[in-house]
Amino acid sequence: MLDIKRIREQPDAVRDRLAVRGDPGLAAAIDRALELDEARRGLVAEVDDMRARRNEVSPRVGELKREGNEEEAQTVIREMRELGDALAAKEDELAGVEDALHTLLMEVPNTPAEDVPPGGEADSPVLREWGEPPAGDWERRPHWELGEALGILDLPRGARIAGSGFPVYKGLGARLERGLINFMIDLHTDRHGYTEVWPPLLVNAGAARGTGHLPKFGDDMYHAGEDGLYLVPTAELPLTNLHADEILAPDDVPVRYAAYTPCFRREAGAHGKDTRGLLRLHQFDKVEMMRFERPESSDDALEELTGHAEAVLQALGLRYRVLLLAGGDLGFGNAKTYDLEAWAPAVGRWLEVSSCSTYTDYQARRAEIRYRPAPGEKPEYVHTLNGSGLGIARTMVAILEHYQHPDGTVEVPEVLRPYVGVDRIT
RNA sequence: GGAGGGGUGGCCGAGUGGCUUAAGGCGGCGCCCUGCUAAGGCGUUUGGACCGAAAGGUUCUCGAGGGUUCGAAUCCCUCCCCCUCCGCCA
Repeated sequence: MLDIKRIREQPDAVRDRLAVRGDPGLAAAIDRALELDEARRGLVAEVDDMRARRNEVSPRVGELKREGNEEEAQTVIREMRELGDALAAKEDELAGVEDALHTLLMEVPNTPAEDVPPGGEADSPVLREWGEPPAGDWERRPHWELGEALGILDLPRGARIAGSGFPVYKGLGARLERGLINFMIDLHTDRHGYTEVWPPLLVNAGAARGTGHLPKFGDDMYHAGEDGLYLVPTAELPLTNLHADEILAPDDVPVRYAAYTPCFRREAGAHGKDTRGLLRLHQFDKVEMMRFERPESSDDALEELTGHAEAVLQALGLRYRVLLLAGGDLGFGNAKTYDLEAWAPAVGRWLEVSSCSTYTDYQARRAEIRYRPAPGEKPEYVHTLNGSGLGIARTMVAILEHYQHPDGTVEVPEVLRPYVGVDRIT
């Protein structure tokens, strides 16, 4: 969440940055937050004064009783009882205001970074492109057709078991999925300096609030209601909360984690176009990178993190482009996001295979993740960053469509061959 | 799932209603003493909120949340977590 002190001290700057998101309601939310904050501070002063009075006078009762002065003790008790009633009323009032302010702030998104342009999808600039479309002007088969023909993908049976959006990989398809996961994890841990983590796949509501998935986006997650748990839509939830309510020692920052997890997304209402094959799923695999950084190094860390995701695409030899997301497309907690899109030549589309973002201190404030800059100094909030490295399903799509041959076979990218065990899927 | 025992500061640990602004110890930091070191002495050491230019002041924080009381680490209720045993189980 946003820092109320920052809203108080620079309300116009906060409003201006939020305006980039294109939601006119946000300016009003800031105004409301300022009102609530002012009311809160007034009430805090009153409540503290009354508590100070009680702390000063109440111990007197004990002294009077020890002295045997029961009558005087009763007088003080009566006075304190009145004060206590008045205090309780003020405390309730204060709790109500604090609650309202907190609820409001939990629903205000992060402020976009200075270089994030306003507008929607069409306004997200393409920063760079890498690779070439595959050679040959024959007609490529879309991955779902090819996958079925090769016996490596079985969508109808997945639908029968769970529903549409729950794919079944078989034979070399399953092996390719597993190979991609292992290749990516190995690259990030061996070459990019991330520590591998194998986290829980269900998280509680507190963890979901910490990342910003609750309260606003509960409907996008699968919910195990009886136990109050949510199936992770991304490893971001468990990884970010790994250090919730902690103060990291000076030497412990930065922290880098990489994790493979399945991801579960309901995304109600997302049916319709662009959902064929593996393009949009309820369950897919992803390797995620996560970083806890000092504020002064978080900008550089975002560039580096994005480079680590690009390294996967380059190693796989897949054509891709990098977009800077415009304000209207930016995720709720994000200050800045680069999307990596791989080219899928058969469906003729760029597919988002990675989203690399900085949350600045937004998640850290919600999840209470701090660090001590130097021994003896006051704790500060870390900056959290995460990025896919990569989403496996759409990477699979790009591979099947990019590396297919006219005879219906698929060449295995060289770096994956040790993992898959064959050069070609036939 | 059942039974029992626990959760106190960076760590250990005392504390069953006021004299606790949480004893004592360990560790950390600072200073003193000592030609070095050891030992010793003194002080300091959770995090947040509010007021203040600052110095400083007030307040909250003993797993979490409610309650009782003039007053709660302490009494009551609910929940969470840890340990032991039993049951079930890959």
